[in-house]
Amino acid sequence: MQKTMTTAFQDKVYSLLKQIPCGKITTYKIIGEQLGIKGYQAIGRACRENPFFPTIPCHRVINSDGSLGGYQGRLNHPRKIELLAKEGISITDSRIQDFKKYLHTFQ
DNA sequence: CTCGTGACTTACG
DNA sequence: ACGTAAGCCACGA
Repeated sequence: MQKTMTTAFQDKVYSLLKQIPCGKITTYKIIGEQLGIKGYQAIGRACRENPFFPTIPCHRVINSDGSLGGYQGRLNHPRKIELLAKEGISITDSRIQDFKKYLHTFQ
C-alpha cells in the first residue's frame, strides 16, 4: 500500500524544504551542507521524485549561482519562474536577482 | 549482491 | 563560457 515511497534521504530533504517560508529560497549546496553530503544531484533527484505538492516546494530550490536550475526534470521551467515571481522574487532571464537576499538558511 | 545509467549540481582548468 | 571530473541516491537488469 505505501502511498508514499519516501526514503530516509528524501525525508531529510523534504524536512528542510518544508522549513522554507514563503518568499524564500535555498540552494542545493546549502541543503547538501545541512545533510552533510556532497551529492547535490541526489538532492535534486529527491525533489523530482517529490510526490507532494506544494508540501514540498521544489520550486524554491535553485542553483548556487542564482539560476533556477530546473523543475520537474525541466530546466528553467516557466512554472517555477512564475511561482517564485508570485512569491515576490524577481526573476530575469531565468535568473534570480539578488537571490542571496531571499536565501533561506537552516540555522 | 554487483554493475551501469540517470539526475533540477558543483568545482576546477 | 565550455568541457571534464567528482560525488550521492535510486532504479533496473
